[in-house]
Amino acid sequence: MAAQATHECVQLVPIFQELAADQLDTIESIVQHHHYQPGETLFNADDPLDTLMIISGGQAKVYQLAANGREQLLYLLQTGDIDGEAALFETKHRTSYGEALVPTDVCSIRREDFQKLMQKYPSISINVLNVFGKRLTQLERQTTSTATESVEARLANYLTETAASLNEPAFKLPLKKKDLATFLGTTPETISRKLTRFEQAGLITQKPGKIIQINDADQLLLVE
Amino acid sequence: MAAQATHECVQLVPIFQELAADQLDTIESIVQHHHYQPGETLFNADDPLDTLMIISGGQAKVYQLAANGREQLLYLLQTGDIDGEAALFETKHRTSYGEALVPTDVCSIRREDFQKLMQKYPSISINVLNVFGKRLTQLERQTTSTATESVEARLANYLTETAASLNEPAFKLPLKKKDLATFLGTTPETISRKLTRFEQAGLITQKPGKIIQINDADQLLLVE
DNA sequence: CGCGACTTTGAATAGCCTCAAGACATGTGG
DNA sequence: CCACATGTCTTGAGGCTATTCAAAGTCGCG
Repeated sequence: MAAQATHECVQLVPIFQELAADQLDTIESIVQHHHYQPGETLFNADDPLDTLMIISGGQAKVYQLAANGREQLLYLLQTGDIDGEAALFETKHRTSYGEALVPTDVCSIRREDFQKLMQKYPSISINVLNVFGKRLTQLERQTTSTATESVEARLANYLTETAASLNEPAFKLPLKKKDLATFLGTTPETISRKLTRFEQAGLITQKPGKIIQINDADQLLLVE
Repeated sequence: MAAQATHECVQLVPIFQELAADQLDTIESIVQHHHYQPGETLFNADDPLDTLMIISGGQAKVYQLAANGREQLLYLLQTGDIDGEAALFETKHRTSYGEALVPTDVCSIRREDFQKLMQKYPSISINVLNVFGKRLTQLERQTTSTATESVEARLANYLTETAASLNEPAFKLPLKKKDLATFLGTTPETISRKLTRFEQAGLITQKPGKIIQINDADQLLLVE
């Protein structure tokens, strides 16, 4: 839609840090651009996994389906995030689903091309290792949290973390309650109830448009 | 304890695949050896993360503590597994605890040494990427499973998977029920009760010494 | 054999989910 | 610009699973 800047996606991505402009040109020339509408599918489980995806704009969710059909949100991809790295080297097919939440621009690099790039610019593989490491650490935390803490504690944590990462006490929930529920491993009804309780306790204030204002971050972190 | 073969740990590890014997010698010369008794600590959360650990023998558990103090088992390290990679490149401290379950041998490589190795032998970083990828995929599955499936389904899954990976319908649980419980995100009591139910339903048979025999793997997978 | 750790069993409770209905918002077509 | 349709959110009632606490039983090891 908008005119394409030369390095539109490539320069956004941490894994291509430290590369010179002309090297970015090379990379940009081999990527493919796609655009997705909200609700559109970026990929499905069992799809062949042969491309690395870069979110150059918008927002998408990555989720899995459990045996009983319930959805588990694993990641929320934002501008500059990448997906597909996890199995670029080994696994032959995807294990999760990707879906655009808002109008989203994606550029993708084919597996072989990416592997050539890694050989040519070794700093890329170090950067990819860093991305992996962060993701692992985050996922370990998420696993621990959903398995051992109450829904109330998880929600409280999510709110304070989101506020902290935005550096603002008031923010708009980036997800529908339904998606937030699958992220926290609960249901929309429970989220709704817990938020009401937080508000009654004076910990937060809810405003129209999914705006949440945190009034007492310290107390919120103490919720069990 | 036992006499040390030259490449005792190094040759066990997938990330050093494809290296020649003399290259393995080089690596072996820079690793440090440690031995741990059951219950001994390999590392704690908040420890500085500056070494890559290789399990050259034995078994260890890696777990996190939630805010409420409950334990979540993340990985069970077996001979040949590595730990510490997740943050070798960026994070400055550990986020999990490691503890030997049986007498365990570990060799470790200092961060700087390992980074030099990766520069010298680029195949190592590709191998590390593979290990990361597998771990991510496994952890994604675990997250989905604990968040969306019932304890019964998770336990049934665990049993069939363990049996499948050993290629035997009867096997000894590699963990105490207490640890298995934290792995599956539940309590020892619940595990006990569910196993009894499975047995009553004829799906498994329990024998002394934590031996479980699977009688009907198909039905077990259908448990909701 | 005896101690400590682990496991099993029981009873009561609590937290969360399900189902269902109504309120609200959002976006579409007339 | 309004009316309606669709999807999302809230609120309530009820039920169920899994946890908690407690105590007895079993295993393994010195």
